[in-house]
Amino acid sequence: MFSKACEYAIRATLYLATKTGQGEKAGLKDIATQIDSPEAFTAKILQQLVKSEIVVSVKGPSGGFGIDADKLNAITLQHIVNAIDGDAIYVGCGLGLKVCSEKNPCPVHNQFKAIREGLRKMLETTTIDELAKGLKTGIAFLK
Amino acid sequence: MFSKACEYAIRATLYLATKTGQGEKAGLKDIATQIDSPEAFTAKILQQLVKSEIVVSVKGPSGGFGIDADKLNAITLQHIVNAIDGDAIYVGCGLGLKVCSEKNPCPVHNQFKAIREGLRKMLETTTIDELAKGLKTGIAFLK
DNA sequence: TTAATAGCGGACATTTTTATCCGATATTAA
DNA sequence: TTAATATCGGATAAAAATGTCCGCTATTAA
Repeated sequence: MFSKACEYAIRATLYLATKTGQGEKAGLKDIATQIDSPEAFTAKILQQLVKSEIVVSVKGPSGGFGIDADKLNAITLQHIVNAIDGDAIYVGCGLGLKVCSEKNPCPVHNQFKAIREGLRKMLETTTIDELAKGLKTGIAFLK
Repeated sequence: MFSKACEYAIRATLYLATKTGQGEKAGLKDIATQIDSPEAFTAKILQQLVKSEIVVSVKGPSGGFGIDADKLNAITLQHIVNAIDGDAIYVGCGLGLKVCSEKNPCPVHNQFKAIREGLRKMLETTTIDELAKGLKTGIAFLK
């Protein structure tokens, strides 16, 4: 469904969300260990999330990555997916046609529309704050 | 959503479906031109579809690819997707976790379940026969 | 001020996906 | 039987995604 990079991004953000109630930070090594991802690759992805202003970073000793407390309930899955994979998922034709629209639909256009719309709505309405709660209460797990 | 290979497979099968009412065949060159795909790559994909018994092939002059008339309304999108991409789409965790289930769900498990289920149902219930009708009547287009 | 720490950024390596090439094989028609 | 045609199958190549390495810079604490 998503790229590996995007999966790591969601996992990293969720982990940070559980750490970032009291302004705590998590270092790269810690994050990669906790979400079971390749460290160097995860660093690249975190940099993208920093540029997209989803997470913040602090250099030097006792530095690391974190999420601003006031942003916690504003960040949705859509923000993360869009930052890493762009809008490729719910834009463009399901059959890869360059021209495909309501006026000029591919054979599967209508079949895909409903699925896409459901996906879009889910990504836009699911906040990481909400998902992180499941982690904190031990209902869901990151590895 | 799907791999390029899978997109070509669906397009090729749909094109063949429009040609295969009266046992007509279409050659590789014709198919690649009509669905606007790379010829050699399309050949590989057609071979996979032959092995999966979705299309049939005949060698030699006046040979080509076709679909058995009695199979036309039995082939669903799911058959094609499964033949090319396997079951990766609606199997496995949305966050790429090795262990993720009802008992041990990842944070997005339930959010993804509904989307996946919708996709699965759509792929399983949509026949190429039905889609090909739209092509024949000029409602939908392959390029 | 200095040494240690941790993120930044660019180059490089690996793997997977996408795509091409070409000889071999089977089939048909003359 | 021969020549032309069209798929088959293996090797190879290009592109994209995934992943690594290493020196640089900023920051903190001693």
